[in-house]
Parts: sequence; C-alpha cells; structure tokens
Amino acid sequence: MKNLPPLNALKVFEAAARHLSFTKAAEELHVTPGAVSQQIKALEDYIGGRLFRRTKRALLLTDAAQASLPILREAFDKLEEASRILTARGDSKRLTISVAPSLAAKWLVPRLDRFHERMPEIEVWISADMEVVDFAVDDVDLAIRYGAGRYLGLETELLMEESILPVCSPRLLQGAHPLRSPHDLAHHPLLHDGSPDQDDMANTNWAMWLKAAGVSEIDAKRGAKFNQSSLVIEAAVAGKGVALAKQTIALADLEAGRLVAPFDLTTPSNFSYYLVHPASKSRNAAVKAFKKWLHEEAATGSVNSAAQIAAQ
Amino acid sequence: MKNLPPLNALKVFEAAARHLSFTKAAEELHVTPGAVSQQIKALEDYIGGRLFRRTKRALLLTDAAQASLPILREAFDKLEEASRILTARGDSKRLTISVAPSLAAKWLVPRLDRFHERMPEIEVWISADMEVVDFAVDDVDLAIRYGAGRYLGLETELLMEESILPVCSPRLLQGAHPLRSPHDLAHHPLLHDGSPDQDDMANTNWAMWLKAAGVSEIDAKRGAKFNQSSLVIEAAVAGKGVALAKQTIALADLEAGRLVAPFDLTTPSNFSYYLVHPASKSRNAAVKAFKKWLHEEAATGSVNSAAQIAAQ
DNA sequence: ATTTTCGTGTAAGTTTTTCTGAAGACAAAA
DNA sequence: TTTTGTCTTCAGAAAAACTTACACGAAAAT
Repeated sequence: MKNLPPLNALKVFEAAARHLSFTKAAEELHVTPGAVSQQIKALEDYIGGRLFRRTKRALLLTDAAQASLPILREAFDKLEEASRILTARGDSKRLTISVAPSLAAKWLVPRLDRFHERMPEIEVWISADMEVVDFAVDDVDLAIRYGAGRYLGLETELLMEESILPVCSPRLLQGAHPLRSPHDLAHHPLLHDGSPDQDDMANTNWAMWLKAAGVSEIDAKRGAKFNQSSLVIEAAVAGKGVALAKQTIALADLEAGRLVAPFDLTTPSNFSYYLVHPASKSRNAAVKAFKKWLHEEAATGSVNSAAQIAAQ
Repeated sequence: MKNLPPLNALKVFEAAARHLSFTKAAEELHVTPGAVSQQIKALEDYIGGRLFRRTKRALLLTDAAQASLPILREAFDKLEEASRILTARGDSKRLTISVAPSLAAKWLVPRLDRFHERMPEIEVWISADMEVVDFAVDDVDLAIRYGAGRYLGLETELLMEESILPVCSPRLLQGAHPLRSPHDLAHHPLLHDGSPDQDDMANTNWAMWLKAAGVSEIDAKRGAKFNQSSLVIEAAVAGKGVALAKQTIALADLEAGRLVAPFDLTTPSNFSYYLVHPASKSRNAAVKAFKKWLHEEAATGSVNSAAQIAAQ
C-alpha cells in the first residue's frame, strides 16, 4: 500500500542538509564521504531531481530539498521518540555489566558517573565477581574480561591493553632507604598481585621484573600476597611496601598522588581487557552506547573529567 | 549526535503491528514471512525487549509497542510527505515514455487512463517515434522496445511476448468467399506489416505463415504493405483484406469486435517487448511505479477495465 | 484423535545494498 | 603554482536483507 522512500538515504540527506557538507555528515554518521555522496545520489535518482545545487562556492539546497527538511526533521524526531518509548519499557534500560572486582573498584566505578551524565535513562548494574559469568544463566548484558581474548561463541573486542609497573607510596621515596634504583627494593617489602586472572606468562611477577631490571640479589618471594589487584594497591597506598601493579588499576591512585611510580620501567602484559557479549546483545542500543563510552574512556586514559574534557 | 533506531526494522514492525500478522506484513512488503520475523527480532534485540506477545491464540502487541505505534505512523506519514515534496518539484513528475507508434496507439494509449487514475500526480508524456531513442540526448525516462532484448549499457526487462495471427473484418466471414480455411485466403487481398522493427526471422510474414499452414497455391506477395503495424490493422478493420497482425496491436480491435481471427493459428514471434532504461532511472520512484503498472497491464491482457477489475 | 493446514521461528546460504579505499576533478587558499 | 579541501566515481569488500528449507506448535479439518 505504502510507498516509502529509501529511509537510509533520507537519513543521510538530513545530516548532509543540516551541515551543508557531505564530509561533516560523513563524520557524524561514521562513514566515508564517498558513502554519503552515493546515498545522496541514490535519493536524487529516486526523486528524479537534484537535492543540492553544487555551486563553485558552496553546497546549497534546492527549493524542494529546503522545503522537505523541516518535515524530515519532524519525522526523525518522531522515530527517535518511538524508539525511546520502545527502549524505555520493562527491564530494557537496566544494563548489567560483569567486571572483575578490582577493575570495577579502581577503574569502572570512578568513571561511571560520566556515563550516567551522558545517558541518565540507562541504569547500570555492576556485577563484580571473580567468577567468569555465564551469559545464559546470569542476566548479564556485557562483560569486561582480562585475558587473552579468546572466548568462543561470544563476540569479543579489545577494550584496552594492560601494562605492569612497580608503584609505592610517595613516602617511600624519602626516609631511611629512599627508592632510587631497583636495587633499593632490597630495603622494602614486595607486594604481590596473586589475583586468579593473573597472567602466568612473563613479566607480571616480581621474579621476572627483577630479572628484567638486572637485579639478582633480591629474593622475589619476599612480602605479602593479595588475591585481588585492588588490595595490592591499597597496601601500597598504605605504605606497606612496593607493589608490582597493573597500570590500569593503579592509575587513579597515581593521578591522585597517593601512589608514585619510582622507576621508569613499565612492561606490557600479555593479557588485555576485552569486551565480551553474546551476538544478540550486539544490536542492543544500551549495550552499544555503553561500549562506545567504554572505548572513549579507555582511549582517554585519565580518570579526571578535566582531561576528558580537554581531550574533546 | 543522533541515535536513530534501525529504520527498515521499524518499517517492517509498523506493517506487522498494523496487520497483527507477520505473514500479512510480508505480503504487503513483498518479502517472505521469514524476512519479517528476522527484522522484528533485530528490532527486539535493539530495544532489549519484546514487541509482540506470542500467545497461543494470536499475536498481541506489548504495551511499549502499542504506545509507540501512533508515533511511528506519524513519522512514516511525515517521511512520505517529505518524499512527496521532493518528488513533486521540477520536471520530476513528468514521465517521458518512448514507444513505437503502433504500440502507443493500439496498446499503451487505450490503457493510459488507468495509470492516471492510480497516480494522478504523474504526468505521462508519450514520445512515439520510429527511431530508437538515445537516452543521453532525448529526455526519455523509459522506452518500450520491440526486439530481441539486447540493449547494451541499458537495463532491460521483458514486458510481454508477441505473437502473430491473421485478422480481418468480421464482414469477410460472410459474403461471396467466406474465410473458413487458409485456402480461402486466395480470394482476399493480403495485408502486410512492413514496419521497420519487423522480426526478420521466421513466421512473421505471409510467406512463412502460408507455408506453416500448408497452403502453397497462394502468392504471398499479393496485397498492400504498410510501414506501421497500426496501419495494417486499420486496413483490416476497413475490410481491405486479411492482415497478418501482431496480437498485441490487434487486441483492442478484436475485443471491440471490429476484427476477428478467422483461423485458430497463432504463432509466437521471436521478438518481444522490453522495458529499457539507463541504470540511474531504475531507482526513480515514478519510473518504478510506471513499470509496475505496465507489468500488471501486460499480465492482464485485456484492454477492458472490467476485465482488469475482475482480475484483481 | 489423527491428519492437515497455517503461521511463526531458525539456520544456512545467496543476493542486494552499503561502505571503503583509492583515484580523479575541480576550485579555493596558500 | 602548489597545496588543500571537497565532492565524485569505481571496483571490490563488508554488511544487511532476503530466500529457501525446515522445525515446531496451534487450530482446523477429517
């Protein structure tokens, strides 16, 4: 019965008309300018006329295009509204995220208010669990996992890489045995990260680190061991010794000055943080929005809003 | 900036919700029920909830889906309106069709009012010309050509096949030498279709026809020759002899009783009618509508509106 | 109570559409 | 003039949509 125009072409046209620039529209839509050009051409073929007057100076809308624009905007506004209604009901605005407790405490939670600012209508539930979740059983929409990136039957994408570095309270830089070189570690307890997800490959334990640093006289087994990365950090903040910490987990305390990195020797981890979810969740609008935000946070690095704002 | 839902899925949902049936929606959209089911599922994944309650008895809308529906309808109405505005300007509502004069006179023009009824906003211009059009030069949107279907660089699709049969005025069935068998043709002038697009392969000229009918004693060269198929028909209607006519061109006069087919011997032509246009026109809404209508007319066969209505 | 019919759901594979990447054309800015 | 920015075009790649084929359950028919 109906005779609807090509919808995606209209969407592209609306963006191009708003910016009066194919390039800008392409950016907004996250496609190449060529794709925009082709969609506009398709719509022009469909209507049998031009939408833009391509003058030497600039891009101008034809009268018909100009006239259609307000109506088009209304239409898209209504589509968005309809989408909002559909998305808002039931449990759909609750997003359940499964994260390891340390990453949750030291990385995700400190940033979460920024996501809430952006999408106040999405309620985020953090499920911090040492166990690996079963998407089929638990009602989890998205998991952030630290590992090698192989999760069969699930869609996986890299969120950020991890690296390892020694950190300690700034107080340890002064005092009887100030930390100046790796050899000074002899005078301080070592704090070990024994979290179960610990990368058992090279360079994430003190033995490996000391070897890489060329220090042989220190017993790598010395000191306390913690089963969560965040606890290692807490111990270091309390001045209990020098922790070999995950950079990501230590970041907030480093920025706050509660921790310092005494040596300029950071080694990459073989493990990284991955976003993992079942294929069906990949189309979910809330999951998409949260993933996008996570990627932005990971790219920004800092926990500080200021840095976040400056980066934009 | 914007966060639009998947537009095609919304379109499918609107149709499915309106019919409360995936199958009906599939018919309306000219796709299979499976395609509808998948689009609905995609939208359900996107919103993270269900759109339909699948009860044992029937398909019911969820509250959210129900609530979104009126807004969705408004949105699509506005999109249609925008499309109308875009299509209505300039020369876009004028469709120029290139047709051979005989087909124009005897087939297309008698039916054209039915297209006008359906799409009153599209103004159809008939360009009846013996010459084959050059789409680049003439401002032609669509051509109907009689031939073998090979037109390089242009999109081509079969409209209908042609067949050849002898026709004459009903008066020739009575009188001194009534036409009862092909042998009776000896007493009547033969009318020849010498139009330049004439199929030069077998069975479209009297010599071939007579041979096929097993008549050897008649001189196939006898009688008048016309350079347009429609003129042959006119001569036959006027009782000037027996024409070997294209079925399509003769149809209107046969239905009106001005012509009769004295023998039950119709032979297919090697040529057919093809719709031809440049690739860019294939997306044009007006061209699409006209092509669709042409196909329906070709399938219906009859010129009569009554038959047309009955067939629906 | 079976069997048939009808409609939805799912999987695999194909077709169509859309997009990218690379190059070209053209005009404005340097 | 060269450089830069923007639109356009093309072939090929990627993604989306669709078809075909079949499974399943409920309603209708036998």
